[in-house]
Amino acid sequence: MTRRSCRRRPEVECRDCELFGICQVAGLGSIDDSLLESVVSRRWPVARGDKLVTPGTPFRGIFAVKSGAFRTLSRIGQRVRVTDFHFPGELIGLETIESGGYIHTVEALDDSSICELGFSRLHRLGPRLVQFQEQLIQAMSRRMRHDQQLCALARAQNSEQRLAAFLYSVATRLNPDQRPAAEFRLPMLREDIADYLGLAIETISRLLTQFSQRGILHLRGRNAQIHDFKSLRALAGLDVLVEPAGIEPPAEPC
Amino acid sequence: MTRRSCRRRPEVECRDCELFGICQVAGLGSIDDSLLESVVSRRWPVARGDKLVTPGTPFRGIFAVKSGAFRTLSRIGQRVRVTDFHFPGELIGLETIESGGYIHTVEALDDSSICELGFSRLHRLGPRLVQFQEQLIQAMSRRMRHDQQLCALARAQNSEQRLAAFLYSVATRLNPDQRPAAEFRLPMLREDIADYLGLAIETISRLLTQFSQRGILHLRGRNAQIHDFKSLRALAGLDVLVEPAGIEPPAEPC
DNA sequence: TTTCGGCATTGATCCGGCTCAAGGCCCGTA
DNA sequence: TACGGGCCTTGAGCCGGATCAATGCCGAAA
Repeated sequence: MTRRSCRRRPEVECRDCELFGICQVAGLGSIDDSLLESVVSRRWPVARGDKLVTPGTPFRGIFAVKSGAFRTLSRIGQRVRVTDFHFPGELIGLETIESGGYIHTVEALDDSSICELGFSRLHRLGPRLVQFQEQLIQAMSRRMRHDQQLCALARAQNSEQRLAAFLYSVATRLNPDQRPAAEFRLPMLREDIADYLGLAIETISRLLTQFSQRGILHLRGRNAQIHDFKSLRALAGLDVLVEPAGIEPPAEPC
Repeated sequence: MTRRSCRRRPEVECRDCELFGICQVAGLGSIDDSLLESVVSRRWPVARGDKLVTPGTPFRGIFAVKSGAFRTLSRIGQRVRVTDFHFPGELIGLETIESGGYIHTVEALDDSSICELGFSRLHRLGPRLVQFQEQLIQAMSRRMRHDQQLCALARAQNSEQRLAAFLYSVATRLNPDQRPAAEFRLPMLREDIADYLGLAIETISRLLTQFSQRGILHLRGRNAQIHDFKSLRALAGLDVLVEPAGIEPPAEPC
């Protein structure tokens, strides 16, 4: 075979996709399927290595990952770095709605498939536009909270905590039921992880063997098995005790 | 005087506030001012040290900073850290719209004032709701892009670049015209900066004196003067050359 | 004025993670 | 079966930034 095999990957169910609420508004599953079709382009394949958008690509709409995985590459100063990953069910392009054009590259890590929600066709929703916007606002808000958590973790912690948090996050996001999967396949290179976390690739490698020796997880190539969720959560600093949330007596307002 | 002085700080103009588009929709400046008043609570004072929200505060609406400054404290693992700052014109609470309750603390760094946009009263906007939501989506998208850039910088760079990027960002955000101010007052402690950037307070201090010696900027207490914007931008890795954006020939889709 | 407490600076030392360098593994190809 | 290349792992040494400790500065209160 001169080309790599193009095995089909399982696609995320519509109900596990962040576009679901949006699709519902547009008539998914109802008699009104034609309306949905006119707004959402469904299940479009993207080959591994293909770029979904590059700097300068005009904004036409947002994407939802149906299967596979993507990475976002951004220019930070003089270097290009991995700044994000996108897994099935997640939306791509939310940060570009306002500006009108992409400033980064989004590239498929595997053979993948996506849906596209065209913003120029939104007027076809007519009176349902309000509900659509509501759903979009919810999705954006959820995403902002998630990004903030990841960002804080990446910024704050040492290499061990960062990697543990990353692995826990990926295990969760790769699983349709939103609980961390015990076994999954890492779609990205060690280099991507290192770049994303701001660590050296050697550090990633050493930590992984160390985690393995401690019986927390096992990586054989890209296949990951998590053996001890509790320890992984603890390492990642995710086991949060209830905070008393000490409220001091407020000073008098001016 | 037994209490600290309560000098009035200049408030950001409505047209420089992220709520502006939203307020316009709600009738700002039109005959319809009563509609605006029924949705937006205007110019509410918050004393230095007061907490706007704490973990558990239910979501009622978003806030816009009119004057002063705020910091967000989040529990990351076992520690509480500074995860965000909010300056005049910026919105607070976008990441909480979806979840219904705050998980962090937002605290005034100075005597400040805010507007609140109550979400329970939005129905009063009637047919203008679509435009309101459009404005909100734009604001959220803008904010996501901004957050992603800050996050990437914080994650990726060494201490010098991080601090330079931070100072450049603050200088820009504290200036109503969105260009970096040559002279401004840092409203937060060195400790807050260190915490936010994931660095030690001593490192911040050393870098600041170093920047000063190099003639890039001068800090006397909290008063900052930037002398060399070009160098600061360069240090921060913000001088981006145009990227050829090499698009490889895409592999055949499956 | 002195004292005090909070914040900032500066110095000395140590360690986590980067860099450089050398293998090792696995898969695709001949 | 052997070869080659991409990717990953492991080791040795070094350096940036953390930590510990001491001092300096400044505004508030007595």
